[in-house]
Amino acid sequence: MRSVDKKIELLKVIAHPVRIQILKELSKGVKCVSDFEEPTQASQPNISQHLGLLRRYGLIDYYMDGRLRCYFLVDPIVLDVLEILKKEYKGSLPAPACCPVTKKGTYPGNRRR
Amino acid sequence: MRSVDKKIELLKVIAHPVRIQILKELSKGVKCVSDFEEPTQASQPNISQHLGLLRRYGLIDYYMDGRLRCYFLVDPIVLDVLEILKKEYKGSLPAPACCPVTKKGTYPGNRRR
DNA sequence: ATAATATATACAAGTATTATAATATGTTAA
DNA sequence: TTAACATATTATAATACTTGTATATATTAT
Repeated sequence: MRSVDKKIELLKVIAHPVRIQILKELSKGVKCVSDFEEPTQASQPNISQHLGLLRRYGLIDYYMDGRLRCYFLVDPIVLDVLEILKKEYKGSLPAPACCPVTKKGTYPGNRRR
Repeated sequence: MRSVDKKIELLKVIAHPVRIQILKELSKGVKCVSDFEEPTQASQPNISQHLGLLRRYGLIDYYMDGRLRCYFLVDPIVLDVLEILKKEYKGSLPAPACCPVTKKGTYPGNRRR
């Protein structure tokens, strides 16, 4: 099974505005490079670089179709990350109960902020 | 509602080995700074810097308890990201059907790789 | 007060990321 | 074969990130 470290690396690769946009497009289906120019508003070489990075990390792949490179999603982790971006989070996690136990022991001090 | 761009930013902040480890610990409950030294294997100033970053982005917060800073999770997005790291992904997404439609049109060319 | 503890801050140095510009490669069409 | 097209590669400069070292601040204990 894939190590946690590897997945953290993938998260970092995914977490970039242009690359997210690319991945979003790919979640709709196969696309070629020039298809990303409009949605990302990035230059062709820049898109090509991002695609290369995503491919080096195994997140996407392509096949040749005439003179087009047809890119598609490979790694299922991408869809889960995109889900998080769609999800609406309301509010915060419940505040912790006072005076928790840490390794240093339990401390009775007052809550100052 | 929180913008997608903001969430991408948060993802990027989260996607760091030391910070993930910190967030993992916090998902178990409240911890003070020195509690992170062992699991992260990072120096105190380094941990403090990462905690500061996580806090600036609103992912965590703390309250004072005597001379300890008790940190806790605030943003629910953190738990969803940690879920992804736990999840076991087997295999790849289904390969795309041949000859998809891109903006450039449908191309009949052979699959070369 | 003073010392010890817990944590933060400032700064410097190294490294990594990003976008841009210029150019190259391979494919199809004329 | 030449032109046009689709895309990649390389170099580079600007910026951002990361960490270590040194030091500062605040709190508690003596």
